[in-house]
Amino acid sequence: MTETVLRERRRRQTEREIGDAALLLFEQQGVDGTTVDDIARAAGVSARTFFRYFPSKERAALVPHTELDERVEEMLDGLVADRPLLEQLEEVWCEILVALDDGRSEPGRLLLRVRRLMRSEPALRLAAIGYDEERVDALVERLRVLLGVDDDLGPRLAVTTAAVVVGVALDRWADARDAGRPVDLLATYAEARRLLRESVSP
Amino acid sequence: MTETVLRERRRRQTEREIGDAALLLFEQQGVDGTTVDDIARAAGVSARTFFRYFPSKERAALVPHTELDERVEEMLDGLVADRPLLEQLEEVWCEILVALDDGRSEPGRLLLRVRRLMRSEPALRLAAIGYDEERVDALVERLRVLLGVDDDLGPRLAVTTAAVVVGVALDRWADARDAGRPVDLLATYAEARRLLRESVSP
DNA sequence: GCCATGTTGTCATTCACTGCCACACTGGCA
DNA sequence: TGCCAGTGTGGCAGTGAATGACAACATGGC
Repeated sequence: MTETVLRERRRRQTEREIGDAALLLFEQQGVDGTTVDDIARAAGVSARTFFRYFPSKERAALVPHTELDERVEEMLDGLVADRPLLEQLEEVWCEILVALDDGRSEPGRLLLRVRRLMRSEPALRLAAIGYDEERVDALVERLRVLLGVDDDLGPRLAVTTAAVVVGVALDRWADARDAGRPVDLLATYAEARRLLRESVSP
Repeated sequence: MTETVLRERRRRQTEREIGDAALLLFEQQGVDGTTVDDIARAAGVSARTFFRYFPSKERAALVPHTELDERVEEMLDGLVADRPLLEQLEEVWCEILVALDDGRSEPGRLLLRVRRLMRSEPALRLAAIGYDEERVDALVERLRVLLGVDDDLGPRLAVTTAAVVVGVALDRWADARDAGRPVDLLATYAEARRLLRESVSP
């Protein structure tokens, strides 16, 4: 039993090493210019092992991205049925974004590198969207049960809308950094939420 | 000059034939169970030619989907700066959805088949999202210019939000059909818009 | 008939991804 | 101590997506 914990830790370690190697190589040579063999070699594993950790080379660089989603899922237990869903989801995201400390914390730095890369690498962006897409259904289902409704249209709209707003804010955050006029992540997210309200009920 | 028109027509014809073949084969054998060679053979062209028409096998089945986006882009000229963007985009989409006639018109039937397939084929869904993603930037830029603003945060939120709401409605439409209790597409879209308003300003 | 242009097929190549098998490690148990 | 599961890893072969290069072909204009 302590054994499985040890195994898990080892696995996480290897995952991190492969992920780091992938991110670095993508930054240096681009996604298309990097083969799975390159990544595997840099991480000290075989290509075969690489695919035991990640289903595609793009996914390897998305570890910082997937960790955000995992944190969202953990925090979902705190949600209640008698308050607007979107509002609560936004609070969850706020809390997560705060932990990034505008790119100064380690997770923040890593996420910034990934989002920056996503700007110029459509394959990476698509892989990220694909990952999110996979999670949405499970998320929506949980919220549907929480609300005790048959129809998941409401939860689905809340989840996807929340995701869109966060995504837009993160994009702008990375964009502004690259353009040399950095903006604050939380302020950008607040601005995006304000604009959403304004768009929907002008 | 009449020549280029002829060529264009021929090209469209081939595109349609490949697209039809792809859609049919995907329905019959699944996306993973269908190779590019299968599609090309069914359409009477070589695999090399296939890739001169579509960048991936998934894209071939998305012709009905891409035609919607093209129609959106055509109708963008009608937009004005002094009315809420999201509202105008929703009107554009309404007009397009009307033309589908709840799946009774030819484009409607085709789109229904694609959306149905997208439910069970993640690769297809991802390809569709990827296509949309490619168009968003150009769309956002046009709207930014139209509004005469520097910042594209507003237009981007409007475009992506509008897309999310349409996407959710189309999903539910195809879902309900498959489940044997069909719903009206326009009514579903209206319901989705209502729920968005409710979510955002409860 | 001839040329310019665009279209197509064939071939070769790279590379992502998967299944299969053998080998190594580790921790329990006689 | 030696056997024996369970698990992780690498090597290997195979499939199939995607691309570049080149030659053959069709077609409309001269």
